[in-house]
Amino acid sequence: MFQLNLKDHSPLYQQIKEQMKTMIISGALKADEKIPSVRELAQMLTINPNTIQKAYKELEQEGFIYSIRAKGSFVTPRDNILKEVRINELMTNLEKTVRELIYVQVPCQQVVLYIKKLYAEEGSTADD
Amino acid sequence: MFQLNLKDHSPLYQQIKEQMKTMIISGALKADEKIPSVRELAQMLTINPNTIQKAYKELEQEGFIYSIRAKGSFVTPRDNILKEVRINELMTNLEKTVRELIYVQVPCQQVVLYIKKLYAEEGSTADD
DNA sequence: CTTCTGTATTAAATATATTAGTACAGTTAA
DNA sequence: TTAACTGTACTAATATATTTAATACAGAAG
Repeated sequence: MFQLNLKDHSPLYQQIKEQMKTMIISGALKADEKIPSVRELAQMLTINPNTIQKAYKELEQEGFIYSIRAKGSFVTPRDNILKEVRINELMTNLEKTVRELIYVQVPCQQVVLYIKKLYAEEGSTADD
Repeated sequence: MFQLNLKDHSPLYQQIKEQMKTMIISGALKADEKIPSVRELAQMLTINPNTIQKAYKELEQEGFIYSIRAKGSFVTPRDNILKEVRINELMTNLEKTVRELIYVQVPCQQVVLYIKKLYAEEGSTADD
């Protein structure tokens, strides 16, 4: 389910966050689905529960999961996500990447076609 | 020229790297232009020269600047940059951002139009 | 020769990340 | 109720990363 790279210089809790986000976004984890408990996942990865807790805490702050005391942590349904702030962040990120793509002279068409391909692949819910 | 955010949790050398890259990509710094020396910039920002050195070292490894011993550090001309690896990184980054944009249901058209706008703004050298 | 440049190194100090252990409150099921 | 699970919080100790400090060397420029 999860793979940690101990050689990587990025913190473990960041790696956990990223992988959880990827699974949510890809649809591998569905709305309101229960994700492993802090202690469970810690045991699976043989790392400290506090590290998982830190990852979950930030995922919750960013709106990707929600936690219910004594019950568990669950995937936030897509429609419940507070989108506006996140969309702004994503667009800023997008701008930065595209400006550098322009700098290294990747043609506009190539970028646009790539994006359309991504939307075609799994964009069946947002293809307006 | 540079602004550091001491409150930010991102390392100073990262902030310097990011700002230098932004200035290069935006064209504020031109090809073969001399950038401030390690000691100069350290004095300007009232931080340690070693921190600047670390930023410059990575910028050089990533191909954005080149350094000549005893002369200074300079902006790598765009055409001399080893692009392939960097383009791969940028496309991976782009994919990740776009997949999340899809997840939060931003329509394809909006993304594409935004990118075309960016290319139109300053893409006069890569508008094929 | 003097002053500037990049580069390198070592040591100390600070900040961040991780582990370890413990505790509390609430849920679930036996 | 009891037992086992959940999230959450906290402190302390350790490990790693970052930053500062102080030097030093080699080459370029005036």
